[in-house]
Amino acid sequence: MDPRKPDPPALQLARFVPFRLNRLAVAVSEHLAAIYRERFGLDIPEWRVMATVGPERGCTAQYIAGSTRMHKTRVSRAIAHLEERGLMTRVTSTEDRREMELRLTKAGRRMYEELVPLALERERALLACMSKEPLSAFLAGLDSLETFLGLR
Amino acid sequence: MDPRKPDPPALQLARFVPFRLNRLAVAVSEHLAAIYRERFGLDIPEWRVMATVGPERGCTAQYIAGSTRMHKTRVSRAIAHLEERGLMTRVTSTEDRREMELRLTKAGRRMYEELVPLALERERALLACMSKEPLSAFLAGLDSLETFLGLR
DNA sequence: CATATATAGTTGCGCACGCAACTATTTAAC
DNA sequence: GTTAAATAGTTGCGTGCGCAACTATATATG
Repeated sequence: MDPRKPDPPALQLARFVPFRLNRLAVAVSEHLAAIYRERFGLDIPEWRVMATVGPERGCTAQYIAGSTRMHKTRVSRAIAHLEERGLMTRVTSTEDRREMELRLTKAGRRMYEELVPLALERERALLACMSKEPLSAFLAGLDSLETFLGLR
Repeated sequence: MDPRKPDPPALQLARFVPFRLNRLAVAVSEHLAAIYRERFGLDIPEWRVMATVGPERGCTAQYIAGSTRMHKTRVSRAIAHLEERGLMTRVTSTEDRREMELRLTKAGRRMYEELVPLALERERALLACMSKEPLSAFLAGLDSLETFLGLR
């Protein structure tokens, strides 16, 4: 026993669910971000933008901000980087000239097609630490919390 | 149907567990941080330091960094703020003069005693969106993931 | 049609963060 | 005992973030 280890306090951070969720999310993000960053030179906002726009249809920055819950400035900057790198195009909408229609370029789609299977495989590997039924139960809990917090 | 809503891509971010965990953690943190910030003027690193040191024994910055998984510079700055505000003392250890023994001051303990019940109540309110058994199952999944990622 | 209000997106600014480098101290090697 | 390596903690610096303010466009009101 480390003599400097404090007595169990009234609140143990390691048992406190908000803290645990945050720590878990950081660990999982870092695990994934390694792919985005090292192999594709993307950061998390950029990856989210690409994943949201997807391979097919155009969408707006507003839509991305809403569905990822990122701040609109973060979305704006991520889009700017992706456009500079030639991965995405930004075209003023003819219907509403305040909006920009976003699409992946050919290069962007190539990256997307390569990236998505890797991301899904990492998710699969992570969740493989649970067998089928506990996993379903865990995901159900996730659903409940998201609904409770109005995240969907 | 919003005509600008993109087709379901190969990967739907809203179903991607790493993204969901991150979004959930942010939402829960913001929910809690409102107490820390508005009522006590603490940010999250400061709160974690206070919660880890706890009301009784001294501990070191190193210990806090290890158990909260915060970067040591983040811990260092949080401690500096808490000391400036008179909530915590920092005394060079006699055994190892590189280390600092950290303790809450009387004012720090008062704040801690007031803050902890509020934090636990918020946790309870959050988890009350599930009944007993689903909650156990969810927490078991959390355990599995933490173990898998070496978080404990 | 004119004015007010709302919305899409960008930008300036201050701030918190992590990295790398640093100081001070302790421990290990010979 | 001296030198080298390791550890505790702090600080300078570059970066990414959110807020608030801004531009530009669209919509609602009279």
